Parts: sequence; structure tokens; C-alpha cells
Amino acid sequence: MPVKAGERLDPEATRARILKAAAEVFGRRGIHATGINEVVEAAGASKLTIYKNFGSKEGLVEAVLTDRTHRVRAWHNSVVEQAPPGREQILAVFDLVASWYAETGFRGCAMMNAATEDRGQDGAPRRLARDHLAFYRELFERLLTQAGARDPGTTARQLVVVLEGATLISAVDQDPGLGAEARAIVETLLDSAL
Amino acid sequence: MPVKAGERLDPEATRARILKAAAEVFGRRGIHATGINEVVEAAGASKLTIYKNFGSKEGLVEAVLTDRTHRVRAWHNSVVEQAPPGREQILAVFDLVASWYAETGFRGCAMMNAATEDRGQDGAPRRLARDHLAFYRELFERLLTQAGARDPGTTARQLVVVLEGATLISAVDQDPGLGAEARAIVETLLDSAL
DNA sequence: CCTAGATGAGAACGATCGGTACTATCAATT
DNA sequence: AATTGATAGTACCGATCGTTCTCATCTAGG
Repeated sequence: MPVKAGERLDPEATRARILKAAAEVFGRRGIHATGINEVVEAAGASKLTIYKNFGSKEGLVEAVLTDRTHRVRAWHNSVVEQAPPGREQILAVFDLVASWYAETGFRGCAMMNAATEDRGQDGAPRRLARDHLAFYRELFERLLTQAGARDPGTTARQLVVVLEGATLISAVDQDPGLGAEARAIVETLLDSAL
Repeated sequence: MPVKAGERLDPEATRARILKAAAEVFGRRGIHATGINEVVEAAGASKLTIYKNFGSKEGLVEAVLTDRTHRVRAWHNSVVEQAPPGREQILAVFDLVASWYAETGFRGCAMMNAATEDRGQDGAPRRLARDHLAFYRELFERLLTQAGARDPGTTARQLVVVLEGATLISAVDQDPGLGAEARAIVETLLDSAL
């Protein structure tokens, strides 16, 4: 039974390091365009270690996306908890994504990008993208119900459209202004829905 | 392989046939995932002809996207002309995209997909995607001005967010219902903007 | 000290990629 | 009939891909 090892040889840390580096290079250059050797270089890990941990490039991609969607969900749940209930909680979600748009080299939603690259296939990227959309839908529906919306389900789906549309355009146009744009749309929709 | 007299040896027709086949297979499987040999098979054209016409795969991609954005713009301009001026013209745009969502195997906007696949690069796909977004922005701004909107520029950018968001989600979820979803959002935005 | 496991570095493999070269065929022109 | 241009079919090239394998090194535990 292998006990906790030192630092350099800690498998958990190695795995996390590979995930972080792979997420960065996948996001920057695209998944199909990124070779395993680029992940090797970015992570400072050997191919042996990558394939021992993730089995294949496909497995690595799935692990990266799974990690990413979990982190995004945790961030959203966190900012929602810290915002005053009602309308403010919904706007807090869009303030969070607006801060992502403002990051230099923003590349859009990793899950949507992966599903788009993998189009025609019905693998993990598409499934994770759909789950990611479902998370947003359920989050918005919950917040809208609490805020007393007339039709929380419908309005929730509308907010997801706005969120993903703004994210896509912000990435394509490299324009952080889509954060304010999305917020204005949401304000109008909430005025009509609450 | 029998060659139909007078048609298949027409360079214009050959070029158009390659463009159509390439657009289909690029859209269905993705650009990076599609090899030249698949285009050869789908188009019933030889590599020689493809490279004589387009120079490289990159050139073929650019030609396919250029052709696509021109066709889309023509379709939109056509349906807008046929709709009664004002609010109805704007909704006609969304009715047109809704009919695209309803096509079996809808894969989203070719220009946005290509730009997403090419992320990190600053080539033709990204430029054409930006031009495509600019077309929508200008179309909406023109129609909104004619309809007497208070802030046509701002509302136009909002409508583009809704259009691309609905397109992306419809493709990922394979859900034609995003057409009605987008239309409902647009109705609310127009109620507020006109 | 010695063993075992984790890792880094990189060679090697088969497959596939974008792209080129060559040949034969067909249609229209001369 | 000969010529020319466009095309299909196919073999081929170098590069790169994902993946496996080998070997040396490092660390922790016996």
C-alpha cells in the first residue's frame, strides 16, 4: 500500500499539474490542433506519466473538461451564495462571466469549444457541454423561482442563450464589452419576467 | 467513372461541386477532423483539381466560408425585403434561422465553428467570422433604425448575442426549439427598445 | 543498502496528414 | 487526326500524429 510520498513524486500533484497545463494549451490552441508533445512540454511531464494517468488523449480531454465544468460550477455557486437573494443573484452570475471576458486572451467556454471541435461525434465533449448547459439552466431556474418569476423555466433557458451568445461573441471578437452587453439584455428580460 | 458530357468538364461547375461537397463534410465532421481525401471522395473530384482550384486546404476552407457567408447574407437580405417593414422584418430574420435549426443534423454557424476550431490563430476563419457578426450587427441596426428604435446600435448588438447564442445551443443540444426561444427573447427586447 | 514505484527523456512504430507527381482518359478545338 | 486542357485515379513524399516501449534517475520504505 503506497503511502503519501514526497512532493515531486506525489501522483496527485503530478496529475493536477498535467490537467492545468493541458487545459491551458487546449484552450489557447484548440484541442485537435494540440499534439500530446505540446502537453508534455507545457506540463513538464513525460508521455509515460500522461498515458498512465489518462489512458489516451481522449481520456485527457475528458478529464480536463470534467475538471473545468466542476470548477466553473463551484465558482458560480460561490458568487451566488455571496450575493443578496433575488435579482442580484442572477446578475452576479453575469458579473462573474464578464470578469472572464476581461481576461487577456479569453477563448470562450471550454465545453462549448470542445463540442464544436468534436461536432458530428457523440462522445464525452458533447455530453459534458450539454451537462454544462443544463447546469446553467437549473441554476437560473432555481434563482428565478426564488426571485418570484412568472415562468422560471422559460426565462432560465433565455438567460442561457444570452450567456452563451455573449461568451461566443466575446471570444470571436476579443471584446470584453460583451459582459456589459449581456447584463443589459438580462436586465430587460428580468424586468419582463419578474 | 462516366463523365457527364458538357457539365463535369466545366471548370465553374467543378469548382462549385467541390465547394458544396467540402461545405457538407466540413460542417458534418469538423474542419480539422476532415482530411483532403474525404473531400475528394465526397466531391468526386481528384486532389489535382482541388489543389488547382484552391491551392491548399486552407484556401479551400476560406473559399467554403466565403461562399457560405455570402449565401447566408443573400438569404437574409431576401427574407427581409419580403417582410413588411418595421418589427416584422426583424422577426423574419429569426424565423429564417429557426428554419435552419429545424434541419436534421444542424451543426451551427459555419463561420463561428471555424473560428472556434481555429482559436488562437488570426487567419481567414476568424476574419470571416468577425465579418459575419458585423453583417448581422449592421443588418439589425438598419432595420431597428427604420423601425424607430431608441438606440439601434445597442439593440442590434443585443440581437446578435441572442442569434448566436440560440444557434450555438441549438447545435449542441440538437434542439430546434431554440428558434422559438430566440423569437421570444427578441419580442421582449423589441418591446423595450421600440 | 536495496528494492519498488513514479517519473523524465526520448527513440520507435504504424497510421494518417497535406501536398506533389505521374499517367490515362475524355471532350472540345484546330 | 492531332492537339490541348481539364480531370480522375493513384502512387508517393516528408511531416506529424497518437501511442508504446526502453532506459536512466529519483525518492520513499524495508
